[in-house]
Amino acid sequence: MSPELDPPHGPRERLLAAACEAFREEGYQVSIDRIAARAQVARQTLYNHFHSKDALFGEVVRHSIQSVLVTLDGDGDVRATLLAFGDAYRTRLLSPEGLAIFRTMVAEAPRFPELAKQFFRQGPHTTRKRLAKYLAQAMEAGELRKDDPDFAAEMLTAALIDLDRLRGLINLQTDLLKPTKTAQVVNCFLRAFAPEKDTP
Amino acid sequence: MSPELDPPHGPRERLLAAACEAFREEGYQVSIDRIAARAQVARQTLYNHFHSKDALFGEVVRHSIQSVLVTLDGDGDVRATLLAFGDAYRTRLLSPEGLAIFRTMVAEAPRFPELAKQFFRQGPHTTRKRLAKYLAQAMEAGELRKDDPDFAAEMLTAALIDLDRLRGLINLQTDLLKPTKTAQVVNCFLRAFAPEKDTP
DNA sequence: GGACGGATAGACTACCCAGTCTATTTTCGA
DNA sequence: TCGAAAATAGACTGGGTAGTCTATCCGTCC
Repeated sequence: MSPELDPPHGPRERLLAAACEAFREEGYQVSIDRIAARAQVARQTLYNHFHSKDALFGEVVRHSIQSVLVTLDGDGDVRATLLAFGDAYRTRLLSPEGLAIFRTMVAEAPRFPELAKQFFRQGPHTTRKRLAKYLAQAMEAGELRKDDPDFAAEMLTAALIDLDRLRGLINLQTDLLKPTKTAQVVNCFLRAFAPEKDTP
Repeated sequence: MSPELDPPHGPRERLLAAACEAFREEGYQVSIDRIAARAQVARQTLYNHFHSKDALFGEVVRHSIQSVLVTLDGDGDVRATLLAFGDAYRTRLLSPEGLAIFRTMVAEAPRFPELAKQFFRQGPHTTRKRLAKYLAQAMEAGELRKDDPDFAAEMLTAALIDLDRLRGLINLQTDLLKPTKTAQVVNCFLRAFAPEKDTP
């Protein structure tokens, strides 16, 4: 395609970056002209690179998937691993970008059902599957009670963000990352999934 | 105001009902003309009753709050009470109406911040506070471990809907109300908040 | 029967937007 | 330096929307 991809100096890259910010701040409704103006580029130049607004939106969404992917580092013990995961998960999804992409995808899911499915499968679903895989190993090793690892992953991820995400979506307040919250949730989770007592 | 309020035969009531359905199905973007047509009413009649589209939207949202309120019936034991609450909570919030109002409020929160706050305070927040009050009593009675009841309520409500709501918002599929899910979540919750063992 | 209040249809204003087209200018490599 | 490719500004099409205004219509009550 174009010779330069990494530096943000080609018009295509400037357009993608500008569209990313614009959709984040104003949703899909933002006009083509505002995106072009933000990229300091003529409207026609935008259409030279993306054949429609929908195509540009799709590109931006696919680019944004990585920003809500969270990895697991299973080095330490279970509590330490889950604490690290929980902090990363909350930091990513409660960031302004994470909240904005969530809002936009929820709002536009009826209009772009396939794109929405792709986003959530490659983003949140992938993250949850990674967590479930780790939890399955911990269950196998007797560090957690044996249960459905997918269900356990669902419980932990839900507890980590559900209400605070709502707060972020509504209030636009950013004091959501109370550092004690992750530990509180992980403790709660570990109680629910503690290994069976060996003194019955 | 108008002499008749309950029957849906006055134009005002027909307009409110039509706007409710229209906003639910198409979001805030739905045009005034489509709402008027759905109510089988002239556009000017709409403006005789609501002085702007925003005013009509506000009325509809305030009317919709009750549709996401869930009450608690603390008659039986804790498990039975939470099972009943959980089923009601999931039924309400995962219904097409519950999902639609959630989608619309999340999408439009930046444009109507005060309305969004009002909705979530009088809706989900009120429900959670009721649950927290019940949990506090159960903790006091020794039926649950003593902990922060607000945190416990947050955990339970998050676990009950977080992922399934996302599924409903994306897939438009309605097999979200798997009847075993509530019990699975409540069991998990009760393990996490079981009273301390009296054999230390 | 006549008058009046609310409902109606539809024209009308004043915007905004996606996407196309054209003519001109800039850029950049051979 | 020259020529092709890309970028630009701006007009233009076709369409949609919120809200206003006017003239007509209908039912109800006196």
